[in-house]
Amino acid sequence: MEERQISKAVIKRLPRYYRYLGEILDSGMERISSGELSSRMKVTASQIRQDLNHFGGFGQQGYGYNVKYLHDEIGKILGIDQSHNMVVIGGGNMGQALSKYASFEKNGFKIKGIFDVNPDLIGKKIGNIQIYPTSDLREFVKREKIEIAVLTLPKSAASEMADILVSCGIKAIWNFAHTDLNVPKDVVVENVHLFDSLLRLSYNLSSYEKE
Amino acid sequence: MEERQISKAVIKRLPRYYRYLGEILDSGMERISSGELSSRMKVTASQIRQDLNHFGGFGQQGYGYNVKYLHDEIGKILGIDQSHNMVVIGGGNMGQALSKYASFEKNGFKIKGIFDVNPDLIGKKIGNIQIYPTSDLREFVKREKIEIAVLTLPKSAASEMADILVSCGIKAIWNFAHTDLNVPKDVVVENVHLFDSLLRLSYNLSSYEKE
DNA sequence: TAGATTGTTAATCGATTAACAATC
DNA sequence: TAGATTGTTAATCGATTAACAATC
Repeated sequence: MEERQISKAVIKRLPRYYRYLGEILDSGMERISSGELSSRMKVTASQIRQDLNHFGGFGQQGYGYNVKYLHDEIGKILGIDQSHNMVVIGGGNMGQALSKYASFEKNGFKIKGIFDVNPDLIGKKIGNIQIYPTSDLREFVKREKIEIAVLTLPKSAASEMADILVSCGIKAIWNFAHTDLNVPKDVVVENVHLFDSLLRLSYNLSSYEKE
Repeated sequence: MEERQISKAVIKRLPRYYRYLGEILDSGMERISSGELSSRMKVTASQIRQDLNHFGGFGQQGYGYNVKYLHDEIGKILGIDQSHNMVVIGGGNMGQALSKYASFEKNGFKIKGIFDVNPDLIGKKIGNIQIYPTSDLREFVKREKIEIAVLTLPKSAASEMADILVSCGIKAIWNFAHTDLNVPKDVVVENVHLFDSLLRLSYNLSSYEKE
């Protein structure tokens, strides 16, 4: 059923299509052509059609795309039609901030618990999510059917924790730690690397200033 | 002085080089070859040499690269040798979490103030950073020589605020809002788009599961 | 000097764009 | 039917990798 190896570049663009289609849907539009979408998103119409056709023909000649249908289909491709259970590892600032994000839950990404080693944090609640001791992690992952771990530990602790997460049967790590992780290839890692992002901003800022 | 238009793909990799070189430097290594670095970073040696040579010859035939020198030079390219003043727009969870990140400050990215419209937040301090009313923004940006705004508002308020930031003379926006911004082309925007990242993770998770 | 490794040119590969026949 | 717009093939462009002469 799975179409053969879609390139990273295509995958990278899918969430953005999903986001724009969601907005267009909210605005009440029923259909849209690749040309119209291309001018809104500032990509070529050709690229949009190529990208979508990796997953099947969602449009209709002479008509374009039905916005709701296309939005739903891309949602399915992205796996947003199922719900996903998550834990947050690290009850610090970032861990707490992510735990309070309502929009994840709304889209089926459910944070079931927060884990930390700090005794001062254990037992506290962030919103309605409890902070547990890391020692409970293994059993919790199994019991609550956790697929995704959100890793918000400092660099020094992150690699070791990644190994533990893998051994607990975690299927994907959303990595906010400032380091790359080494995991078996059947475990998905999505890196955020905020500081890398800030450095790219800084580069662009500096190179403009030089002109 | 500015070398001509370096591709986005190269820029994207620079912070990662910087990060690895920092770690290698900390480990006490003095020199490294592109081959050794390539095996650590899992990219080709050829790519490393190509990338670096966009900015000049930092190595030496038969020797390799001096770790400290290369680290410093990439730091300069990324603009990390200068300090940058920032404000955080939005005193919510993400705004507060980012304000508490010590590593930004340590690398010359200084958060001078947080801005919010919520009267309950104004006057509070996050760490030692004060929350100010948005009405003070314009004057503050000028007085404190703010270059970078970290935008952590909800989608609905983000675009309007981006316009205000531009009109205040902000040079770069680090955008955490779940929407794309429209700004003049001399204003740098670096998008974080956490939800897009989570959707990519979800895609990879789902596509593995189907196999 | 001989060995190692860069800097750089050339070859390959993949991704984007253009073009157009198919078709609603 | 005529017009619009897709799906898809072909052409172009750019990025990655390979190769090797230059040189430390």
